[in-house]
Amino acid sequence: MTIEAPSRRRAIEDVASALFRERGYAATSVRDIARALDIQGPSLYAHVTSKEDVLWAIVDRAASAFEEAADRALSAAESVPTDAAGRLAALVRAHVGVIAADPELASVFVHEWRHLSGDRRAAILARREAYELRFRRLVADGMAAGDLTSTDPAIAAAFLLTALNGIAGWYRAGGRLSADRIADLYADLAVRAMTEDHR
Amino acid sequence: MTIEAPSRRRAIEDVASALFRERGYAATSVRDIARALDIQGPSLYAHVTSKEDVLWAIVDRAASAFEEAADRALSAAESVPTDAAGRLAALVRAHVGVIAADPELASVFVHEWRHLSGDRRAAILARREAYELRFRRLVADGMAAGDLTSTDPAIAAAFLLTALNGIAGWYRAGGRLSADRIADLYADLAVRAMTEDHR
DNA sequence: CCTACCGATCGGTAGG
DNA sequence: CCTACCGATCGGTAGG
Repeated sequence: MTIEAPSRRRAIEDVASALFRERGYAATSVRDIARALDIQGPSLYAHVTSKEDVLWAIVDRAASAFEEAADRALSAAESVPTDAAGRLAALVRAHVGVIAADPELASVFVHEWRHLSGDRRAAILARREAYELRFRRLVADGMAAGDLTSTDPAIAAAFLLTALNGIAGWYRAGGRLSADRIADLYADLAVRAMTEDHR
Repeated sequence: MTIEAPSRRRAIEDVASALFRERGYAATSVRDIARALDIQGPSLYAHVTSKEDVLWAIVDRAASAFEEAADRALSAAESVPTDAAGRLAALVRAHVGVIAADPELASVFVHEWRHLSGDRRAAILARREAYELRFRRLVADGMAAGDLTSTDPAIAAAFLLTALNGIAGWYRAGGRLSADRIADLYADLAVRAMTEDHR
């Protein structure tokens, strides 16, 4: 079947994600990736054009996953009028869901994008900033509406997003807590950090 | 004067911290470090025994700085009886203070310790876990005393600590917000995340 | 702190 | 997907 070629490419990216997460991009050699696939180093180049291409494919796919999950979460929250705390909880749950669905992919997105060069690096930096802006804007809007506690929106967004991204460093499927449970706990922590229930 | 040698060693570590933070340990060559000091690559070995030794010196010093700051903060909070929220705020401020005092050092501690090998890696991992345990215990004790909102202590500690460590990635002296201001904002976010003021 | 140099490994190409 | 191989660079040593 013709699903062979694309699935092979995907297998390379999966193996590379795991290695990049564990050792970092720079400390992972092309031969390391090949060895994990039981092929010779140069054979990898039948499927990819460069080591950085593999990193790009991973980072680009992860960025899209985060963007699409956030789109879905925020537009779902819009269809039923939701306050800022509810929108924040939805955004947090979406973000945690993407990490839990593929922690290797997410971890490489979070930590290894700096090893991209030129236009790709600039492009992914812009997308990271746009993504963080969603958090910042949600927080700023919620503050303006009186739904969220007044604080510095940029600081709050950085606080929340780095807390969430930390999950990519330790999450493993089949651990003590399910992905849903972790998402709930993180959503509660995030909402509490941004609200005060005086009264 | 005999302060020359130690200060040279420290200059190497400072330059290396900045490069390791910016590019990562594996992507920084010994010659990169030497170039930043305007000497030849092999000349570095008059002052250090290996590249990993430099990483170790940085990581070890950072770990001590975090440990000592936490010791001071928690024992100060003990001398005047303080509730869990107050102790958490003190611990957060101490942690943020260490990062702001030397963000390069802190960033290398947070991100590059994995490149240590053998006993050093094991030792620093144990110290990292002991440090995280302080957060977890503070949270668990505060929950038991009814001062903090009930949640999963391990998750809460991971949430808080990764949020704080994120500062090491972006903080720069002379930025929009002072270190004290950032410490205050983060302490507020952390305490709010762990408390509910119902009533 | 320098020059000269080492073996090992790197990402990647040629040519099947 | 393989073998044979490339130039470049790596961390580090010798010997001043």
